[in-house]
Amino acid sequence: MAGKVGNMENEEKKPLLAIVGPTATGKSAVAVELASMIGGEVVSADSVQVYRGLDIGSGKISKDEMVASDGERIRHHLLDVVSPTEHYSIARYQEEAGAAVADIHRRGKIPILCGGSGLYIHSLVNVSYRLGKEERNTAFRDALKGEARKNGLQTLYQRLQREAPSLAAKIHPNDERRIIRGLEKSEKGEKTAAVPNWDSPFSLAIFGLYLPRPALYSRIEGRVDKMIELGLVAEVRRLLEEGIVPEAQSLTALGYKEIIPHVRGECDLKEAVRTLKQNTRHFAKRQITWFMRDPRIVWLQMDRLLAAGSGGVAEEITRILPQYRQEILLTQRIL
RNA sequence: GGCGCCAUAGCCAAGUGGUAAGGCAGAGGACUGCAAAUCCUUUAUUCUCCAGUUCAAAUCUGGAUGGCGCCU
Repeated sequence: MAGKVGNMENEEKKPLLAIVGPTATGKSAVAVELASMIGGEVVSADSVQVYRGLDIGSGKISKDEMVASDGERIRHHLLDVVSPTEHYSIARYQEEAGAAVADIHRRGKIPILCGGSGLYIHSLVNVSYRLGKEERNTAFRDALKGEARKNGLQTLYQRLQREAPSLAAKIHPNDERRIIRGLEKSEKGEKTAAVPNWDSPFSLAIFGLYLPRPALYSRIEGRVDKMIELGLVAEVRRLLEEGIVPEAQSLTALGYKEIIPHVRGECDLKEAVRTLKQNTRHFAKRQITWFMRDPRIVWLQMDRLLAAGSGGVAEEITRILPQYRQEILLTQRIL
């Protein structure tokens, strides 16, 4: 009986595809082509593209690029959903992207999650990430930050060790942000960490776009140069003129925090571009580490496929999809 | 041509007789409510080369080579 229920659940799982990978591998274009081939809509999984007005620096897809090669315009969700003055969070993302996915399913289409924010993807795609409704407590965090500055971080860490040892055990004593979050959790009575697993509420297929490091790095450089050409500096200047403070969450993003000093005349453009490229390489590295951990991801060799264009990549995905979906179901049982 | 200064990792360097700091870059990793954020690990059997002094030399001496500066 129990087994039967489990099976039924599996039958009922709705499909969800995801295109992931480090920045500058061409995810957006692949997602658009794939969407038009299988009747999908794109759900962005990007922590910066949610912001209105952060277009060039975030690498946001343009209206023109949303049109597939067969002429179909692909609908995109979770772009431009907040003002750059606001604070966005994974909890909000989980709620809003979850609603978008449900809406797409309701209309009989297939959601294609596309983006490079690994945590956002996990929050949507893994059952163990269900987050409740909880406001972040800025005052509490600020108080702890002040305390850390005054008495040293160790004091906070020791407090966490006392209050929630199993949480503390997973956090490095230098990681202020996580120590504070740990104390915040502990305050709410959450004394133990969630056990991570790869179970998904969806019938899931995740594709990772892979490029060898040298090729990836040269694409990153090209991409940054392109952003400058498209007017990234003017975009940053405009945001600052609109009164967005440089400390805003939106402007601490890659592409903004590096250009701000140049806009303020604190460094020349060359210098700004150099650090932006470097920071982007570091970021790509972190993304790779993050995604490599996920055993469900099927990696596509982009250097080989790119010769055929993003359409070629999308075709490859549709070709291997049927076989892969079964593998996914198996993997879920094993883990 | 003469005199002076310098030579340590891919880069910036500390070290002035006792067995090669640190930072950046590079590489690897972590990550469950800021994630394009935050954090961790790691990199010179050897100090331009050769000879000498010494129990012991990146450190002292002589020479070679290269660089920089000044003078003719």
